[in-house]
Amino acid sequence: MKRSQGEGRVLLGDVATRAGVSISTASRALAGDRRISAATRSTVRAAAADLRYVPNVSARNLRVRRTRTLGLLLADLSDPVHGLVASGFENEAARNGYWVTFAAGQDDDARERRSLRVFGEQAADGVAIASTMLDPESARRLVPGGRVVVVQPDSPGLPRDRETRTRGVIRTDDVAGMEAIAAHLAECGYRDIAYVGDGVRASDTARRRALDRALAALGLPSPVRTFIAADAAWRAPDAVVTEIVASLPEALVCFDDKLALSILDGLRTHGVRVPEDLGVVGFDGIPFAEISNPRLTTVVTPAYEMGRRAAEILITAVQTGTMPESETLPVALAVRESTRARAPRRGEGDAGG
Amino acid sequence: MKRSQGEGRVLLGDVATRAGVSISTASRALAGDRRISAATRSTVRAAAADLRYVPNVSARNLRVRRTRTLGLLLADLSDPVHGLVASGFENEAARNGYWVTFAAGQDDDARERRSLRVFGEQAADGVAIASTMLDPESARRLVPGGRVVVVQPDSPGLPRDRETRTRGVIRTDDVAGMEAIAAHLAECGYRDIAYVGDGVRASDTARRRALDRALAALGLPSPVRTFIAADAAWRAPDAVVTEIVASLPEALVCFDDKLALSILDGLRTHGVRVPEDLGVVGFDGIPFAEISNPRLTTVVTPAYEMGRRAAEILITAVQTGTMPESETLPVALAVRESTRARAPRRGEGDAGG
DNA sequence: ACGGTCCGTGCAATCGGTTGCACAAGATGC
DNA sequence: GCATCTTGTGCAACCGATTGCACGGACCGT
Repeated sequence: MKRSQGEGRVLLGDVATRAGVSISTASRALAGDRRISAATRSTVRAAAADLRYVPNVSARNLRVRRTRTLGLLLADLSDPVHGLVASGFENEAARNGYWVTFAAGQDDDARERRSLRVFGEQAADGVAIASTMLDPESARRLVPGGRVVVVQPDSPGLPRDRETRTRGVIRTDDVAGMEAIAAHLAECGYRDIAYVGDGVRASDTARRRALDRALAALGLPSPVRTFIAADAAWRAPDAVVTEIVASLPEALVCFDDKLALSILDGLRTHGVRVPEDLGVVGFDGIPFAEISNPRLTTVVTPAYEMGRRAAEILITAVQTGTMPESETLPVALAVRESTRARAPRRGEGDAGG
Repeated sequence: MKRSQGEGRVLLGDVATRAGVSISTASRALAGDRRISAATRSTVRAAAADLRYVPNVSARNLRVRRTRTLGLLLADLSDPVHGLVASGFENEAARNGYWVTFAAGQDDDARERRSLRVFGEQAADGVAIASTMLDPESARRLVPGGRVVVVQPDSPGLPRDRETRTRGVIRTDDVAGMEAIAAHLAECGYRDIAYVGDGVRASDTARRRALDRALAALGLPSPVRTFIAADAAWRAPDAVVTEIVASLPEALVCFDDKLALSILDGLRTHGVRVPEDLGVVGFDGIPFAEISNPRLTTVVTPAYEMGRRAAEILITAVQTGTMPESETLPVALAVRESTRARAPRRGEGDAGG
């Protein structure tokens, strides 16, 4: 019979001794095995509680070859969208008794690879990658077992159609989002529409293309003029704002809310009024876009739900051994203050309120 | 000699066989043990690389009784401050070869306890708790080993002085922050100053008290009038805004930036101009506060650094077996647009722009 | 009373690494 | 030439749980 060596750590053997049963019975009692009588079970449970027994997960994992751990790799925890993804992921995992190990990829290819290897070592039962620069297939190859879900893949240069055929990818419906934006802008009477993005991420290109197509379908000028704002966290570089102000389009569609909000700030510095002088649209629907001044018209994407769903898929995959199809989650346009009907061309009533 | 059973998993035994050495030699070679000759070492390393050997961490952890895992428990990942704390924590941990397991407490006492137990099971080498409702001491008791760092403890009702004497607590210098705010407001000529908080968290009370004392020291009216805004994420309940507007103070100090920004939005709805009609001050210095309209005067706290430092302390504690003293990190006032000098009393030029 | 079920329990193997100790072989000292 | 030291390697115990298999006893039918 095993027994802890004087020190603080309580082992299963100690519980068994105290309950007057063998280690195996103790183990089964705690696991809720039906072969153990109710009486024995409660005795063991009581003993475990008395001793404050804490099972050693390393030992268990080693034996059962499962870890009940999910890995989450994302670019940056402090980003609002990723924060929501992480939040949804963690909640769903916790609800199912799984733990979450994190790594930040910092948009760095090498660092992302390293992190994935680490998840492999930990033998994470599944791994979710949010907004990675790696393409889904090669990411999958880095994880032993290959249970990988990719949320909003951002690898540049991967053909869209091949990517779409891959299993286990969760993305937002950017095409529908851009169609909604285009329709809204058209309805408002904007014709001279421009786009600003970071010029790097695949989703940047994808969103711009979707916008182009949507505008064309509505008979509006396209492809749109495009500005590139070097990624500068929360402050749009003044250069790009100056550029935008100089060529002042009627409406500006931004890659995401973060960029839109920072451009809103830049425009204010330049004395450009939104929406009077220029309509601005974001993408993502982060919380702050609801209370900015002006409140931002944007496409609300289900970031929390994407994280939650990623966890759900992985857990199902662990249990059934299958990886479900890719999914595209719906988005919704939220019309707010940063866009509004342009001065009417033929003297109808104004929509301003 | 061990050998993997046909399936994909490569074991240390396979590496050893391929390198023509024993398992122990292989293990030592990979670990960089100096007793192994350089030649053998590189042979083993090559074999491991060829076979894509991935060590099983559960097995290693079981044997060495260390996990190189740090737990991080915080209220909500999608909160900007916590996101930064998590980001700093993860980066520092990764830099030192540690992994981070994460749990969201959701400000729920029971859930926080459960999460801590989980960390205990995983035998996390250390645990950081950010903004917990638990008090540091009882949190420590829940974690076997007791290596716990608490970031900004928020347990209501714990005597401040006892808490301060506890080791392993990292907090921001809220007193200095409020002194800076008070000095700034006084300099601007504000006299009728109010405070709005959530009325729940300990740091809410602490900040209000600090403000009171700072104002008193400057000969300004105190204690301040206090408004309570029930926590509603990013939207201040209209009731409290109405209340504030009705009794319109000259300046309003908010518990944190999130609240300040949402109140800014509420005030705009009510037609109150900031800073012309009312000065507003936040606390935390989240990125948005820099680009809001008006840009928010606030106290910038080192959230990222707090997270980083927490990880650093834990890792040091693991290595040396000691838990360092508590620390208070410095803060800095950022004066921006939401406060400004009041209309002068003795007929000099007007500040209106 | 006896063989067959069924139920509850225990023995011992197992998961995959790490590491104390022993030992072999070559280098060195006298 | 023999003892001593150094260096490199291997054997086997160990970490702490889970679980296949076997076994003892209660209960049942005939």
